Amino acid sequence: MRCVRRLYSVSMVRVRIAPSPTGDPHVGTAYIALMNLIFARQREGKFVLRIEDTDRTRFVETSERMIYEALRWLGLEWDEGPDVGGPFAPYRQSERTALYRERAEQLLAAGSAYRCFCTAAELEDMRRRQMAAHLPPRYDRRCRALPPAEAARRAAAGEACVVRLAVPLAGATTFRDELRGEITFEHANVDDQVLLKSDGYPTYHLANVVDDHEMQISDVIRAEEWISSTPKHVLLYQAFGWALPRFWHMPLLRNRDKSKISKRKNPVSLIYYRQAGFLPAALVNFLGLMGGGMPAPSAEAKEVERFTLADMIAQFQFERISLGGPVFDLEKLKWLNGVYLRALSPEEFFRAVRANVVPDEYLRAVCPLVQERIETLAQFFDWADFLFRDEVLPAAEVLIPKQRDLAATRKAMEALAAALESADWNKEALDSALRALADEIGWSAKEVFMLARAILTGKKASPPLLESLVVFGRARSLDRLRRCLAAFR
RNA sequence: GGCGCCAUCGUCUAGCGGCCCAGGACGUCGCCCUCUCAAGGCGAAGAUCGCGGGUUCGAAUCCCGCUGGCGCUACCA
Repeated sequence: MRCVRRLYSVSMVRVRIAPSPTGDPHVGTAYIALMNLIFARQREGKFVLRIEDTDRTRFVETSERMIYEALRWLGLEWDEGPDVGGPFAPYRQSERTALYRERAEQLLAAGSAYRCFCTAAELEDMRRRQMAAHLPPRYDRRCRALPPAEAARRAAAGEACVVRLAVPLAGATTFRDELRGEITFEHANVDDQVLLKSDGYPTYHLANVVDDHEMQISDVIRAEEWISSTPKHVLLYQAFGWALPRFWHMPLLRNRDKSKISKRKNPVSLIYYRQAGFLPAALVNFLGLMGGGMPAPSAEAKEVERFTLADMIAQFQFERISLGGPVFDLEKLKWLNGVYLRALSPEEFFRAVRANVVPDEYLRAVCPLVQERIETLAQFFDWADFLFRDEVLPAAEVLIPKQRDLAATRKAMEALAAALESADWNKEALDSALRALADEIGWSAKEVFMLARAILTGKKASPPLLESLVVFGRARSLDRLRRCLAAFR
């Protein structure tokens, strides 16, 4: 280990993307990955992929592999990571827990952290009381007064506890954000964050700092939402006596209403973009447009908005980034994608269509849903059309059940969205999710199934709903629901 | 509520003290091309540069205040 590290000079640029495997790969992850990749390539540095799987309650088994596939699909390749290895392996945080525990002990010994035995219920109660008194909800530090020896004894005796950061009671922490300049937080406004959870896993704050240091990350390029927790990270670096990386907080991608981009208001799954037929080069190009960064247009515009990853590596300037949160405008993405589609040769276009809209596996999954319903093969799309369309909209009389009105239907659709988001994507799970939903909103199962059918297929008669949903996929099904919601406002 | 960040057409942005009564792109509208629809070409509407104070001969550009938006405020990242 020691020898390996010496190979890297202190000045070498090393950046990382640190996604958490909690669901579909996110478009925001792609955006930050792109920025990190460009930064590394411009400086002959290394781009690291680290999996932050420290939240076992939100862990999704298939997520890690989907992250790899989605980023590779976009052409955003990393130099080091769990799947490709590297000199600082392991790159999966769940495999580094001993390291975090050791570091937490070190902080405890130095008095920079302390054990806290408060239960979830106590914390909940504390928060409620603070809110009621119009005070900022913060940990009141009651366990900070515990003698360390006693705390250690209770922990050793098996009492559940967490380790919290002992934020200085007075003073302030100032750090430099490379895009914004100096930012200061009074310590009075910084909470004694949990660093090590009672299940032994670290929180983001500890793991992130320890790993960034261990992996010799020189520049932390991450989303703006992290600015307010940066003082905690700086305090940790100082407690360990480590040098600080440079921080670059990128603007947050936004929904139409300017809020942080979210799945309820926008497709955010990279799976969706792939399945809906966006070309990776177009999506990467579009993400490159977010926040500026490319040189100013010259006389002839048009081509200045169209560029490749290589162009970005050659010309992107981080100093040019505009800090206002860019709205992720699907309309413009579609236009750009159209530009890329038209630029394809006939052969490339043919291949893209075959690979994306009628791949064998998809067709094979669709066929059984149709086979017993048709008399000639030409009727295939009479039944399967909805599985190949980008948009399908039911008429109002198809969508809204006989005994219900639009308002109730909209409510049901919202609930359906939530149910589809959290259900496992297989026939049995979807069946019980829909039936549970019916109970919850006081609709008959039949009404709920017909509602879902109308949204998915646009019709009252279709192949079986559950199988159709499974084949069509979560990302696109949710998109269809979202569009229906938007159309029946 | 507290703390922090941000602020140019509906949207993405150009602009970094005079060249700007603000340029380009998406979207919208109109015209042309055309068997249709796209694509393409041409054109139009669209921003008192959030508001108010300064600084300066001169401010979208610098400073301050206000307002607004957003983020964070978890044993989530």
